[in-house]
Amino acid sequence: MGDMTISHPISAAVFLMAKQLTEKQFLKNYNVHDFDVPLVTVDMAIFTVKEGKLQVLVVKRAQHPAKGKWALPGGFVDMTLDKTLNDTAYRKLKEKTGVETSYLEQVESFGGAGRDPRGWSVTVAYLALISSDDIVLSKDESSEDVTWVAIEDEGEKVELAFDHDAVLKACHGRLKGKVQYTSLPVNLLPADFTLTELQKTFEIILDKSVEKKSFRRRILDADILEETGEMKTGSNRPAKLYRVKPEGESYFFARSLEGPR
Amino acid sequence: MGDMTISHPISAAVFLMAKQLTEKQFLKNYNVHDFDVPLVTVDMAIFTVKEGKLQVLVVKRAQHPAKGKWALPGGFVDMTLDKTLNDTAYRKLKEKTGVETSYLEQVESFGGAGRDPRGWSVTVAYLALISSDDIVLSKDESSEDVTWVAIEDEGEKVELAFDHDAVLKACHGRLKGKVQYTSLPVNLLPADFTLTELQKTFEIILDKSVEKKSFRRRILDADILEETGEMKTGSNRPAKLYRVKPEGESYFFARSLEGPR
DNA sequence: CCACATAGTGGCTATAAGCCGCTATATGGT
DNA sequence: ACCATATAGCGGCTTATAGCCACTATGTGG
Repeated sequence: MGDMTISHPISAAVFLMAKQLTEKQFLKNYNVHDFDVPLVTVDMAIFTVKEGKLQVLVVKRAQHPAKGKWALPGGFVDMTLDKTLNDTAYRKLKEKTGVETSYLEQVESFGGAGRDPRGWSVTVAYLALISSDDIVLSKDESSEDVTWVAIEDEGEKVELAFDHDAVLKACHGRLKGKVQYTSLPVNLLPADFTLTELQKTFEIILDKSVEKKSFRRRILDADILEETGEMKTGSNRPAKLYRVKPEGESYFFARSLEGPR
Repeated sequence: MGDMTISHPISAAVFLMAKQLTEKQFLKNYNVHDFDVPLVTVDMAIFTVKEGKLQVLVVKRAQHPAKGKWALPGGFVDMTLDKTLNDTAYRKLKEKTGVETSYLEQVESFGGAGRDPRGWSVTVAYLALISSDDIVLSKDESSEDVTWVAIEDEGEKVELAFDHDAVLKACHGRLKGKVQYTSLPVNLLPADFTLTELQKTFEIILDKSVEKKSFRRRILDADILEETGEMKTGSNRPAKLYRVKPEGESYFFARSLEGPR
């Protein structure tokens, strides 16, 4: 290949346009490989709360490029397996964590000439939230190691390959932003939880304390939780256990959490 | 081409992985055309307010596929012209409207096997806001006609090609959502405007009336505008003219507009 | 000089967040 | 059996900001 490749998209377009064709004829002659096209990948920031900290999943790359470096999990769109971009994201999530369902949201796409040494590339970044319970991390042929890394204030310990620092920053920013005015953190907890556990989760993500009464009023008035009927006991007063009502996992509040005066 | 093409990405990856290579050797052997890759385009919903209505720019396609149908302006990433996806978006905006700067925001990417008859494709959707003043719409070789279409409640008059109805819906949804709690509509007005004009713009996008006093308090307290010193006169009491302060074009309010009780 | 139209404000109510201390209810040590 | 401790959960006030709506201000044009 190569000789027949028209590498400039505009020349190719003009070439195809020159003749008067029906759409059927046009498509018959159309070949994606006549153009230089960007690579397309999906990369994910999979967040969980573990040991009192917000953590993100990273994998050590087993292959070139950036072999041996840590990166966000992700990979090429597989046109034979994936019908949509969301399919790719779900597939990657499943491959790394074994988790089937959880909160998944597309965040932003990053594209450019310099972000991957293989050439002009586009990555579609996704954000996933999962409960740290019942997860088995699994390596595969593309990663030689998988681990959780705590997100420290504005940055994390490990350096990430490609432009994944920027991708992670965008995902983390989206998460922090939405936690101000949505119920998203319910997706980071197991199915049943107490209001105090939920409040702690909010506080960990926002990295600031939340007033107890305000928090409980807000959540309860939103009517997005239901009591399980069970209590969580400890060495103190037991707490009611709640679970999320259908649709409750992404309720939008009219006002943001404001924080101390 | 064809014989040497490994069309299944995973087989190709395994093929490349088999040998022990340095990153430099790996990249030397790496050829994008060994893989089936999606097409990548950028499509834009360019909004303006004209004749008291929110309108979006559409172009009539001069080429296959979907020749003769209306579509959102957009096109392929040009790897020779564009360093990033934003460059592509700015280029498209400039081509159609002649506008250099205005509000531009990436909204969402749509990818799938069925959305374009040429094959698996990804489009990165952008939202642009421009003032209807000083714009000259211009056709080019890819569009035989360009026009503004009013967005009616939940949908618009013309049918759009590909999945552009969904793309437009996403952009419109993003706009409506953000107008609840940001100052975005300032980007739809000329440089100088009155508070009443700004309020009307909010009302048109939200498709509901906004209370005058609340609106003025909210905007003025946010301290995102400055008086020009000029007045806009008419056949009634003149109104102060304002312009947006630097950074004021995307201020986030802590509370949403709530609407009538 | 007055009718009109639109600009801009005063002052109240309503909603939801922050504050902070009080009460409730379990465990577990003595 | 009782009490110290710890955390759950609530009462009731303050504060900030949106909605309401009538009132005043200031221009044009007949």
